[in-house]
Amino acid sequence: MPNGVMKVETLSRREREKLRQRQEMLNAALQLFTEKGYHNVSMHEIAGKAEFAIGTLYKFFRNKEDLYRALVLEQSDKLHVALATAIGEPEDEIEKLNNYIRVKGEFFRDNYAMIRIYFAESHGLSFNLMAGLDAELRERYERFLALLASVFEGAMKRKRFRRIAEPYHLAVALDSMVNAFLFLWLTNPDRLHGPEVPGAILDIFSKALISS
Amino acid sequence: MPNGVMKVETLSRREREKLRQRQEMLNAALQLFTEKGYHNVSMHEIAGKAEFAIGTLYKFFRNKEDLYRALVLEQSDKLHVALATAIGEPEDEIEKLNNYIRVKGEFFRDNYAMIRIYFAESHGLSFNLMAGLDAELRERYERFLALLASVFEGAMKRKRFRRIAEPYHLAVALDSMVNAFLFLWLTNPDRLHGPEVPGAILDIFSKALISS
Amino acid sequence: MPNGVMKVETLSRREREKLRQRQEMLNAALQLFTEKGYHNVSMHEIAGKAEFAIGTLYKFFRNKEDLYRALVLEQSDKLHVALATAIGEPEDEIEKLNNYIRVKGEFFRDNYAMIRIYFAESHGLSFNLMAGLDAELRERYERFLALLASVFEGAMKRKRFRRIAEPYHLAVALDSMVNAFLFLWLTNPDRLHGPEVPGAILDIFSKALISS
Amino acid sequence: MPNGVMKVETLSRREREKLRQRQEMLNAALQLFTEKGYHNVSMHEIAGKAEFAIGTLYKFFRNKEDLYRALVLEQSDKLHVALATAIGEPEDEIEKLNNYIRVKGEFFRDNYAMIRIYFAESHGLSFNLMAGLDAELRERYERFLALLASVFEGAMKRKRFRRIAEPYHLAVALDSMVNAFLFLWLTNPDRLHGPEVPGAILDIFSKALISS
DNA sequence: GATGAATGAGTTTTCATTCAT
DNA sequence: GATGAATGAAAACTCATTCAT
Repeated sequence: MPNGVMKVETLSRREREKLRQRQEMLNAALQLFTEKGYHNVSMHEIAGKAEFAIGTLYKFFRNKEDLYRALVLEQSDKLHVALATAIGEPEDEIEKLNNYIRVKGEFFRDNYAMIRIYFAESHGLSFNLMAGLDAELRERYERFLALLASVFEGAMKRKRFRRIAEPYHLAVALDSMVNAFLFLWLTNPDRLHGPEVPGAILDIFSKALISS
Repeated sequence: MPNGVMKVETLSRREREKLRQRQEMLNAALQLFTEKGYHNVSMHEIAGKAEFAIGTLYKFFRNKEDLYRALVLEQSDKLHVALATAIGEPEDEIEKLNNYIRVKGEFFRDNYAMIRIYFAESHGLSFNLMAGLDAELRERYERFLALLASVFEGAMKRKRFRRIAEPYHLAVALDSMVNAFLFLWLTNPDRLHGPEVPGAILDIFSKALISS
Repeated sequence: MPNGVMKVETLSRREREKLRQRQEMLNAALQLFTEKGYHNVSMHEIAGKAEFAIGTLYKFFRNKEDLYRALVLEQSDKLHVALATAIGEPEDEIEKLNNYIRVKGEFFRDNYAMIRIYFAESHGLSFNLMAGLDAELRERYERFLALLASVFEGAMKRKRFRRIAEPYHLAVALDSMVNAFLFLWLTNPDRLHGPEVPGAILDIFSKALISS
Repeated sequence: MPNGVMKVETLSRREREKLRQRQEMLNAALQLFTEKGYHNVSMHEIAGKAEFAIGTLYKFFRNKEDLYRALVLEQSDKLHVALATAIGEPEDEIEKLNNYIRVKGEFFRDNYAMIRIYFAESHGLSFNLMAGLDAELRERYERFLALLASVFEGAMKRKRFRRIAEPYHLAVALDSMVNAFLFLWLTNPDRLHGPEVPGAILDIFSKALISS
């Protein structure tokens, strides 16, 4: 069962309280990690910001690494659930892609802090901050790429798209472009306005995929 | 004087020796940083691996940050010089792009360790490991993007390419795709063979840019 | 709140315990500093001698400098409070001077270790061990000299003493002599017995100040 | 033979050159020690300021301690030779004392830098910066005190001074007062003008020693 | 004989983690 | 069950001293 996805009503008051505390700790940690980086944040600092004693923090997370893992994995799950939904809902493939870009953009906008951590980790850019974390994230990411590839595959089968490349490669290409454009938008808003992102990307892809 | 660009013959034996030592230190550091991450590598460890005393390491680099900076900036310069040459030489635009992808691929293959550090830093994924480093790298990267954009611009002016998007946006799109494919190739060689990379990418781009 | 001036009964057991620990650390530090000198004593050594972990030492004193400052300032305050009382209580001026010499002597005897540090610092002999420390001590010292000078001033106004020199200069002269004699007594007890000190000094001063 | 006191003409060119180099090193060291304190000056810094290689510095002084010793002892010798001469020349005792105060004042004025080091060391205020140094200096100092005491002794024998205290104690008293006044003059020139020093001190002493 | 590159022991300080209260 | 005082391993960095050139 994905972390933290559980019917809330079944939890006792005690358990709900615990979950809330855990969330507060994770929020404090997220904020500090994004501001200052994993190694420049101390457990004391996190406990202080979350307004718990250091011992209490250690009751919830075995050690600093454990806390970090939980943080990254939960956010990653949130993103991938959102993306899967975004892709699943519409009928038309172009509409699926459009939806996926929009939802990813919203997530980036709302979780910019987290996003940077996620990328550093999932794309192997993090100096192996945590052994194995990349692998777990990479796996989640690959599942998503497969889903995206299946969209291309479907559209090709139905002759909606030309088979100009492997579906998986197209998925890689599209996702990397979306990331690049979203980063561009978030870091250089004057270079690229948010609403332009889907159009700019889809222009390129549809010009290539749909014979005129 | 540009970093490391100097006629080797003009150096005294002493100077050449120094340069060699410096290189050994940087190599040891690079290997350790990539294996374990900046914060998980101690100066003692680097000195040990390079087989120098800790004091000697500090003769060459004022502090750990200085060492890291040197590492990243030198590699970044090497890459960008190579890319600029690759783009500059051919006449035909498709050939320029082809050349750029090939050279970048070679650099990735030969410097995989470094590449990961470079990306983390230049794409703002590094939690501000070093104040200002990202800015310096970002600037170098932007200069390169402008060069790449000028290739699209030129080809559009000459009607070789359709104006399906801003040249700068196309540069961003292309570069992000190249990175994604190269990472795919290096991390999942079974998913994508090296020689296929240029073709796969150029297929998409030329289908989109050149009206059939 | 003045340093260390607080009704002891108002402190909780916890607080009293803390104060005791702090004292133990300061005592260990004082002993080591006097034996080996500030720069020849490491924080580890102090922690070891006080039988605390190094981390605990740093809980009480932000850094080595902070520890040293506390040491010197606390003792200086103790001395000056004692001297001010000694001078304030008697009516007769000769009695005031007598009292001051006696009290200072007792303090020297009981805190010989500290005294040497105090002198080095307050008389500018410390090579600026700590920026500003001398200034702070010098200021306390000047306040004391002014008090001592006022004794001479008063006695002169009442014609008890001849005005053979500026009151402030007499204060300087007297205090330096007292220090010299006390050091002589403490380092060469065979040259000068403790009980002789006040007499020896007051002989000189009264012969000069009181016309026969 | 006291350090460095030797007929210069008897030295070969080589030897004279060496002595000059040695002096340059000591001068550089003196300046740095006084500015920053023994422990805050590195041997490299001294070598650098004196414009010699570090190895050359070590040819002249076995180690840092040795260099420091040489520095302090030479200066101490210079002072004591000057004082002995000042006391020896005049016939009259008051004139001797006057001369001694004047010469000591000139030395303080010209060597303020050194003076502070000398005091810290010779008065045991230096945290035993160097084991044994204080003893050596103390011995020189005691020789001087004996000389000064003999002046009082002589004058008492000749009934020029009243025997109000032990001659040795008077020597201690006078010297401590001279030091105090000279420090006052050098650190607070507005509190006490240089030329006033001898008068202020002798006023007190002659009032006490010479019956009116 | 002079040089200065190389050495590594030693210093201050931080912070993850434990455990008695 | 929560707390936070105490711990001590480990890190970055300095500098007196040596010795090959």
